[in-house]
Amino acid sequence: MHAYRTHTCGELRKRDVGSHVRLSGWVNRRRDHGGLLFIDLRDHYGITQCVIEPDAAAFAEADKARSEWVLTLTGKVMARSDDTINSDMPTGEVELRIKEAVVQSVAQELPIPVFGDLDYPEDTRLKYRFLDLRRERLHENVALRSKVISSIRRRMIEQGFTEFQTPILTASSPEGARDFLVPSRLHPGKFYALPQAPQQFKQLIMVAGFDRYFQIAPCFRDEDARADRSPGEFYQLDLEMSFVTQDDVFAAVEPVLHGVFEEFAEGRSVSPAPFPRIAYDEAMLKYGVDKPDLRNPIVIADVTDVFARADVAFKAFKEKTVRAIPAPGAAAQPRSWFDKMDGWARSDMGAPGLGYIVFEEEAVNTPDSIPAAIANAMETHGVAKKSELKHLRFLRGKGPIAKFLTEEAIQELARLANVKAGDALFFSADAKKNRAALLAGAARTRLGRELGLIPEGQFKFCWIVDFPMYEWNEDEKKIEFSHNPFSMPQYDREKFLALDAKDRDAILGMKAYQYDIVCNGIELSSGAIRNHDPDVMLKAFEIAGYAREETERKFAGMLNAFRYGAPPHGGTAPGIDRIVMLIAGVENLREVTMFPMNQQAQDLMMNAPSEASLKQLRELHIRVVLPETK
RNA sequence: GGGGGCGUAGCUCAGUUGGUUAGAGUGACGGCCUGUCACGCCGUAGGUCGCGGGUUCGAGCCCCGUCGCUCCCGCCA
Repeated sequence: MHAYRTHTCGELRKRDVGSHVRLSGWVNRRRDHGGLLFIDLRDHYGITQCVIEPDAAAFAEADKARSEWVLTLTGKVMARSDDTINSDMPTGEVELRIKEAVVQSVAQELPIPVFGDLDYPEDTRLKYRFLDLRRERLHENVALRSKVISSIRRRMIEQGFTEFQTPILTASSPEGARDFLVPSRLHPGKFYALPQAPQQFKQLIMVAGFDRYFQIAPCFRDEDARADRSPGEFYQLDLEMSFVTQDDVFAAVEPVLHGVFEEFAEGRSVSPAPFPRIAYDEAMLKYGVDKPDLRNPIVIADVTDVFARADVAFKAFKEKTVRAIPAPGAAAQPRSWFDKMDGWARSDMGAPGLGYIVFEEEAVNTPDSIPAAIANAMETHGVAKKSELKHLRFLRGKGPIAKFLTEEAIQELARLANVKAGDALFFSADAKKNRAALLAGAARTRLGRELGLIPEGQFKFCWIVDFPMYEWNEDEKKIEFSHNPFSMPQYDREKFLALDAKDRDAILGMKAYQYDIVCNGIELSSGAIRNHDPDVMLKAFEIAGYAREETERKFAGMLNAFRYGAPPHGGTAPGIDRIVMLIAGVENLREVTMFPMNQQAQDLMMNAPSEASLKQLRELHIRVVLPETK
């Protein structure tokens, strides 16, 4: 018999009754009945109930066992009587009658229990990650992550992609984030950088003629953490393709993502391919964000023109971009609810406030008693002809802002924002178009949640396309790349090369072949058709304020390669951690990462980062200068 | 760098208007119990109330400072 096991703890069934077996695992639970001792033995595969009576030879040894001790138990598989079958356990029809018990390892009193499903403080969980990982939920999430990755890999290979590894110790790559630096021993004063993404390498792989590359790639960025953003390191499904248009990239990625999500959906619905494509400008208008959650039915409307009308006297919204956010069914909410929304806009969003109109249905006895203004408006906007008005009900707008508006304006708002009786309409106004859009977007998200409008059990994907190539940095008064500097501008080559600083409007209005993929409001990746033309690339950087010599020096490897025959190419890089988070249905990526760091970018279990010895520092030609403390 | 929340037993938490010896559940330890599967019952141990200072006759509770964790903004695909 094998020293440790003949079966796993999840394996035994009724068919095994009568056989002599050996199991090894952890004590999940111990139940001492005096005359009878139950030990639930757990391993990666499952749990098996083991039982022993006090007169058995092995009792003394088995009786010592406590939670999370590691035991090897040998004995006979017995069928449970009908009244003792546990139908909640796959192994619940049988149990092991212990004949031999060996303690392989003991456990101290546990800082966090493995058994049970309670929440524990993050730092304790991280310090004792190995215990937390034994717990069912985390154990399954981490196993799920592995299955998802292997599904992705299989699907990519099936589509003709080849996996290559790229260097970890490399040069700084300007993705926009802060680099992790590694000092060089052989080259005093010089540093490697950990890759923020294998961006330049994958483009070089295309220049090298490999056509379709992918990698489950580690990426390193020294930026502050969020619940959905690891500090330091994360993984991307990095991919790149040659001789492709944007649509070709979409057509390659969609079946992979759709397939993976379908495979693990467990009843949840997944957007069918092709996923909707939404232009960046449209997304900013309708959803107030470049990563819209399409499960949220609320669609924002631009109502700037209504408030600009001569007959509308609401000064606070004049000369501003005004966006209207419908709140379906919110008319029934108490005044305090609206005040809370307003308070949220003021405190959390730094907005002057969040005005609103509540739409109610007003009934009248005869068509004649519909106010003339409303009847006129209905006719003007084609709702109903005055002469044909049979409705005895019409929309009446109420609320703090309504009194500044004419009936025509209110009816126009209702039409533009597509609201009905019982709805409310919130307004976001700002002299800056972008800020009005962002507040509207935040309000849309909040209203969707508050009003319970976001359905569970759906994965709604979309592509956001046509991102602007450049944007204006108001603080530094300069033009900069709005996203990825390696994207190909959507602009005629010759005209692009001829651009001049005075063509600011043309530059800021220019789109790029740059796209994001979004699922349920979470940005999974961004990608682009790359700029493979050295002249266009130098010009693109020049527009963003980089001297040609600087660009030549910083991107020497790539620029040089592009001068020896570069295929048109493009790709993208969906985040693995976020994909698994979505599929696992968790809000924090520590729930799907085996050994995550805390928010301060520390590994509490391994004690990283830690101080280096003087010898190490000397070899690396490094001196530590600590910040001054007050 | 900024803002919100939290910090009481190994763990999860309660703790009234500032008032006697800071409680419960769970875990640990001991005892009882032959069918449990969150077993049950009895008992024991376990506390620098994050830390420092202040107000007060008296502080877990109020005030100031500080540290830690977490969530968010900045930053970052």
